[in-house]
Amino acid sequence: MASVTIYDVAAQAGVSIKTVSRVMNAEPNVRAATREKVTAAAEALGYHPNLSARSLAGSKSFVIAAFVDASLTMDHWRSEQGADYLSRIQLGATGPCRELGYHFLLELIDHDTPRVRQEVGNLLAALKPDGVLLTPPSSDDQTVLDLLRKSHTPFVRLGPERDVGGGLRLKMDDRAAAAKMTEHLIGLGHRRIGFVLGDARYGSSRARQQGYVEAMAAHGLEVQADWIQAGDFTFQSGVEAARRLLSLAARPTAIFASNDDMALGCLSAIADAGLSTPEHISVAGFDDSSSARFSRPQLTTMRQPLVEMADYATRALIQGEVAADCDQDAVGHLPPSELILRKSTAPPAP
Amino acid sequence: MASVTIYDVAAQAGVSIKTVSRVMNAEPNVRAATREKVTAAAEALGYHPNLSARSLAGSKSFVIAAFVDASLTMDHWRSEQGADYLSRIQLGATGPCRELGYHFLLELIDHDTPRVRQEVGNLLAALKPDGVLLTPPSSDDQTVLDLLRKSHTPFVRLGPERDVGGGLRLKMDDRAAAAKMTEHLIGLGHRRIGFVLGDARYGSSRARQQGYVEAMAAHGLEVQADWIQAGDFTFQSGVEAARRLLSLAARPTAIFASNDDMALGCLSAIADAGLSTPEHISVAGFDDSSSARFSRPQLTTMRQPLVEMADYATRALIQGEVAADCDQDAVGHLPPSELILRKSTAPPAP
DNA sequence: CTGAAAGCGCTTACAG
DNA sequence: CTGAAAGCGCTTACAG
Repeated sequence: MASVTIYDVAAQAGVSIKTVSRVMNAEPNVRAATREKVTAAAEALGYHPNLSARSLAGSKSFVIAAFVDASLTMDHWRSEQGADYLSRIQLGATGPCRELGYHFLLELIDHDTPRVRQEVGNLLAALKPDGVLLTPPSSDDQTVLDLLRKSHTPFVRLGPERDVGGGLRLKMDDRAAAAKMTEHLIGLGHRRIGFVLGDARYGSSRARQQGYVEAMAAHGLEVQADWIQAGDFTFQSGVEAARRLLSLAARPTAIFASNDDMALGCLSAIADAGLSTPEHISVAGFDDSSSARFSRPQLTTMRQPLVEMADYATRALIQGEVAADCDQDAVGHLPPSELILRKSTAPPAP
Repeated sequence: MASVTIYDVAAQAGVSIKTVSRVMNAEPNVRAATREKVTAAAEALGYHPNLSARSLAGSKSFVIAAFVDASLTMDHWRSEQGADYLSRIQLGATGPCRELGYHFLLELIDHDTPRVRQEVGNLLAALKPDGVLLTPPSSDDQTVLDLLRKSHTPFVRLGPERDVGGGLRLKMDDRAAAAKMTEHLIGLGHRRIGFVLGDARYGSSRARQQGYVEAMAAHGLEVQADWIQAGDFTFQSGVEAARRLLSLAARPTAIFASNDDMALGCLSAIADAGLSTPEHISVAGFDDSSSARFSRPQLTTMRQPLVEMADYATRALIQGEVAADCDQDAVGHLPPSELILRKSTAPPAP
């Protein structure tokens, strides 16, 4: 059977298609009696508006798209590791979409290839999404940002590295989160706490260091210069930073690494030195990457409110709160990062 | 700037919009020179066809949708467990979609609620997908199957329980897979191999048992009646079946459970009995659920070719190989299930 | 090999 | 409060 259209409903209800349209879109200026007639006709006929027609005629597509990196995502899916980030974004975005009658479309983008421009240009023109969610590294891809602005598509950048480039930027409060973790260690009784810096090119590295320093100061604890060791977010840099920390005359009783990979490196260096975690030395990470749950010991770490971020972003996009030429930060609306207590932190040995 | 349309390209190339349409769709009957003029104009203008217009005017929507259970999926995403299945489906479906210019849409369905009919009816009418991928339990939901047939939407049922209901059915070869696992155990030197049945209401339970029995017979091994113990796919039923097996006069040296949950139950019962796996007794599971990787010891199990299944199904759908009124099985085209060797199986103690 | 006309199923902008 | 007309950007079916 051919599909039921707005004409069928109009005929059945004895009104014009415009009135049916009004009722279906819950627009005002329809008498209650008319509204009921139309609703009944639509129900009886099993009418559901065609999305393509709505999109083509109107100004909304009822589509929210998320751009994610193709090779990264496929690797995660294939290896069944690291897919947590995306799962949480999907969870956060799907909720508001279903609730508000939108469709959520996950699109894989080939960053760093010549075809990004073609690919993204095509997506934007073909889909005309009402809003786009950008995840790293899309959040900082200049080509993508340009295309988004040129097509006047509202967009939200999740965890952007750079503050330029426009869009609504949703980023965790690294400083507050690092302070919270530092306070956890202090609360456990640690006084000599080492810190492993992240890659200096990232703003989040500095923010995390700042949080550590401020929390220490807030508790009247002096930070010695050699407690802060350079790192670059890799496992190996964590190993090396930990070795330097372990060789200090007054060895720290705890190490706070700016991300989980480096924390895992610390764990490894500590074991190599014949010490154990958390008995001899506590280790804390940052990110709650999936490896953090399966290390030995399991890693105490900080977790971003990703579901809430995606939920907030999607709602803002759907409700038209993100102007196409928007250029601002939004952190205040988000819950703080969560301290995930696991086995790698404990009170210092007496 | 307003978007570039087919009219802009036609004007620039000095042809009619019909010719532009032909070129964009790679249709025949266009002179090479004309084709080039159009391509050049499209390129220069940055033209990308609008999906809604294509879908509305034509017979294809360029959308492939997958239906998954809403609460199940959201639980998996939230808990970050059990999401592997969906990740692999997404991986398998996304590949062909991107390759062939389609969009893959994941839609969450509220099975077992009164709103399924409304929800699915709306999805089908609004999206008019060119094909739908059904995952369990959608694969066996009568309401969904009815709606799909009524709307003449081609669909593939992944891992269906029942063979009635139409569609193209893609199911692993449980019998062959169980035989393969049994042969792995025999190859290790086991002769007394216990088997834990799954829920008898599922066809796969019988098929797995059959595979086990046949493999034993093929190697001249007699199966004693009390080696086969009932179970219902739950952890607890695995515990109980293992207890019965352990109390046998001539205890089996290996247990093959029809799914991972029951295998995990066996592991637990074996440990409770003061025995260890695989030293005293080997345990094999089935499914490669995510828990199988994190148990102690890690579980040897069988893994379905899910990525390949989704890839095959999506291609079949896109290439129009699945008629709307299709009603058939497709197993022959799939690679066999994979034996995942981990730590729970080893040669029997001498 | 190419094109003019009609129409897909809606919303927009306007009139009453 | 309701409706007639136009048009969104394409493909279909047909003509030449």
